[in-house]
Amino acid sequence: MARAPSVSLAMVAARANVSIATASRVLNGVPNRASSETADRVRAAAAELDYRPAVAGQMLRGQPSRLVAVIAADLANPAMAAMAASIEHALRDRGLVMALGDNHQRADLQDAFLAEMSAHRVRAVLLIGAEASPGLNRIRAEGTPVVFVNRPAPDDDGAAYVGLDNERAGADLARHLIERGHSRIGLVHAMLDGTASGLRRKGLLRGLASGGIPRDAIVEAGVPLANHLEAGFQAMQALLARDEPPPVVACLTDTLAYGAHRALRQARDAPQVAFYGFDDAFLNDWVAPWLNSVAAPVDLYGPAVLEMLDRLGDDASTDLTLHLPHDITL
Amino acid sequence: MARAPSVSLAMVAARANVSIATASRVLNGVPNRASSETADRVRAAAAELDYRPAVAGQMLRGQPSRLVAVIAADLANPAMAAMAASIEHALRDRGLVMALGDNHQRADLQDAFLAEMSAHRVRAVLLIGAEASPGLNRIRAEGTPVVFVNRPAPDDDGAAYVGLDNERAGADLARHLIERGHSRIGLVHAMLDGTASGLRRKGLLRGLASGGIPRDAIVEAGVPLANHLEAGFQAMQALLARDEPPPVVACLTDTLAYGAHRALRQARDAPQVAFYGFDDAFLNDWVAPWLNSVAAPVDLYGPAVLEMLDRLGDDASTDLTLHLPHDITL
DNA sequence: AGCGCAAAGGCAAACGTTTACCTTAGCGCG
DNA sequence: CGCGCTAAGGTAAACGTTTGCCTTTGCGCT
Repeated sequence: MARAPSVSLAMVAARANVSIATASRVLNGVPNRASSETADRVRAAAAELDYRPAVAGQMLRGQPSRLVAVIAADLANPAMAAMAASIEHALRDRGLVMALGDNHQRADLQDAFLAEMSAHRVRAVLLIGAEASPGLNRIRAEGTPVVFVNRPAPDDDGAAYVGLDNERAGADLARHLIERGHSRIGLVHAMLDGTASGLRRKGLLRGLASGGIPRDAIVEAGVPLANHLEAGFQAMQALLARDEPPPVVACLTDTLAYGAHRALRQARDAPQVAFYGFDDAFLNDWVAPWLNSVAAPVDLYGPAVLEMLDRLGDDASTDLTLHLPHDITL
Repeated sequence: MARAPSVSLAMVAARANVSIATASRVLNGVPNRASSETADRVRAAAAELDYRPAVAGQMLRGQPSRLVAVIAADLANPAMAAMAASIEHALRDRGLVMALGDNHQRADLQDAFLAEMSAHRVRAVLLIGAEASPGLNRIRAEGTPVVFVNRPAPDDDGAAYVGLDNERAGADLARHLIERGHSRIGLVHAMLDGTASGLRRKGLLRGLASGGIPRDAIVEAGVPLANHLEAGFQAMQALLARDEPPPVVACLTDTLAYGAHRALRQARDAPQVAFYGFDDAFLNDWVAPWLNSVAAPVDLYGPAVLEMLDRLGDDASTDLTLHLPHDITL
C-alpha cells in the first residue's frame, strides 16, 4: 500500500535543467522570466512527469486553497442536494472544489466540520440551511467569506444571503391563492425559529390579510419537529381532524408537503386538497405532481452564489443580499 | 477582508515558554517527553489561543490527510445522496472529512475532481456510481485506497466493492414475483453497460427462468439514456403501447421507476401495475408508496465502507467484496 | 565514585511551493 | 566607452509541522 511518491517541482526542474524557481515561474505563467525554449522544456518535463502541484506547499505559502466548504442541513432532502449539485457545478467552472458536509441540523456536527475546513484554509464557506453555532461565528470572525444559501443567517447582521425573497414569496403565494378563489386556507409548518420559514409565513399572512382573507379563515397547524416529513404528517392529521378541513394547504417547505400528503392518503374518505410548498426539487415533477411549489430554478443557485462570492471579494460593494426570482410551478 | 493570521504552533510554544518541538509532542500525546506541569502549560496555551494545527504543515510532513473524496454519479438522485450522507456520518465518527463531488456521469468531470483530490493527498476515494476514466486508473495506480460503492468497478480487477449483491438481488426479486403469482413481467432498464444494472438483469432473468417463467412472458423495454427518469418514462410508454401491458414492472433502478410511474399516470385508461425497483431511498415511503424496492438499509453503507477501508489498510485480508444484505421493502 | 538509564527538553532538518532579491549578459544610446 | 535597462536565471528565505538526534539533569545501583 506504499503510496507512490508523487512528483515534486524539484523533479520537474531537474528534468528540465533549470532551478526550481524558474520551473515555478514558468508553470505559473510569470512573464519575462524564461526564454521560450526554457519554458517549453519546463512544460514538457511537467507534462511527461504528470506534475501536479502539491497543495500543501501552496497553502503553506499562504495561497488560498481551491477548496470551498459547503454545508447542507440535510443531504437527504432532494432540494438541498440539488442546490449543492448546482453550486458544485458553478464552483468547478471556476476551478474550485466543493467539500460538502451535512450538519444533520446539529450545531456540534456543523462546528466539527467547520473546524476541519478552517484548518484546510478553505476559500469560502457556504451554508445551505445554517445552524447558529459558535464555530460559525468564529469562522466569520476569521474573515473567511461566508454565504448563507436558501436560509438567511440566524443572526442577521449583514451576512451574505443568496436565495428566495422569502417574505415576498409568501406574499406572492397568498396572491396566487386568492386569485384562484380560495377563501379557507390551511397552513402547515414545523419550527418557525428557522429564519426562512418565519419570513415565508409572515409574507403569506400579510398577503392573505391584505387580500381580504379574515384571520380565522386561516387554519394553522405547526408541529415543532426537526424532521419535516413527520412534522408535515402530524400537522396534516391535525388539520384533517377538524370538522371541515381546508381545501388548500400551504406548507412552508416541500418536505412538509410530502408528509402532509401522506397523511391525506392514509385518511379515510379524504377530501380533495390542493398542496402548495416551497423549494421545488426537480424530482417533484416525477414523484409529487400533486405539489405546487414556490421556488427559484435550481440551476440559478450556483451562479448566484459565485456572484455573491465575487461581491464579497470586492468588499466595496455592499449589497450582500441576492434574491433569486421565484415562480409558482405546477 | 484581511484573513486573520491564524495561530501557529510557534505562538503556542512561545506562550507556554517551551520549544516548538515540546509543544508539538505534548499536543500529539507523545509520552515521557514533558513533565505534567509543562504539558498542562502547553495545553492551556493551546486552548487559550484556540490553536488548531494547520493541515498544510502536517501534509507536508507526509501525514495522511483527513480528507476522503467521495464522488456521486448524481447528487440529485436521493438514493445516492442518502448513501453519501450515511458515509459522511461514518467518516466523521473516525475523524475523517468527506469532500463530495458530482461526476454528472461524465468521465472528464470525474477526472478533474480526482486530480484536485489527489493534489490534496486524500486518504481514500469512494465512488458511488463510478465512471471509467483515465484519472481513476491513475489514482488507483498511485496506491490511494479506492472503494466502489453501489456500482462495481467498471473493469473488475480485484477492486474493492461495497453494495448490493446485484445478481442475487435480481434473483431474489424473481423469486418474490413468482411467489406472488406473477407470470407476465415487464422489465425496464436504461443502459446496461453500467455494471450494476447488467448484473441485476442477469440475476432477475436467471431467477425467472429457473422459476419456470418462459422467456416470452418477460417483456423488456430499455431506453439507453443517462437520465433514468426520462428513460423509465419512455420505456414504460413502450410497454403500455403493447396489446396487453404486463401487470408488474421491474425497474433496475428506482429512478427508472419514477419515470415509468409517470408514464402510467399520464396514460389514458391505465391498467393497474405493480412497480418494483432497486436502491430504496427513504423518501420512497413518503412520495412513492406505490414502489416496492430491493435495497439494503441505507445506514449500512457508511459503516460498511469504513470496514472496507480497514481491510484495504490491513492489506493482508483479500476479500474486497462486501455485500450488504438486501430486502424487498414495500 | 562511577556507570547506566530515563525523563525532560531543545535544535534543526525536511516536506514543496512561491517570491523577494541578486547576478549576469546583452543591447541601445548618449 | 560607460550608463542604464531588460531579459533570463539563480539563491535562499519563509510558511507550519513533525521527528531524529542531541544535551542536561537526576536517580538508582554496584
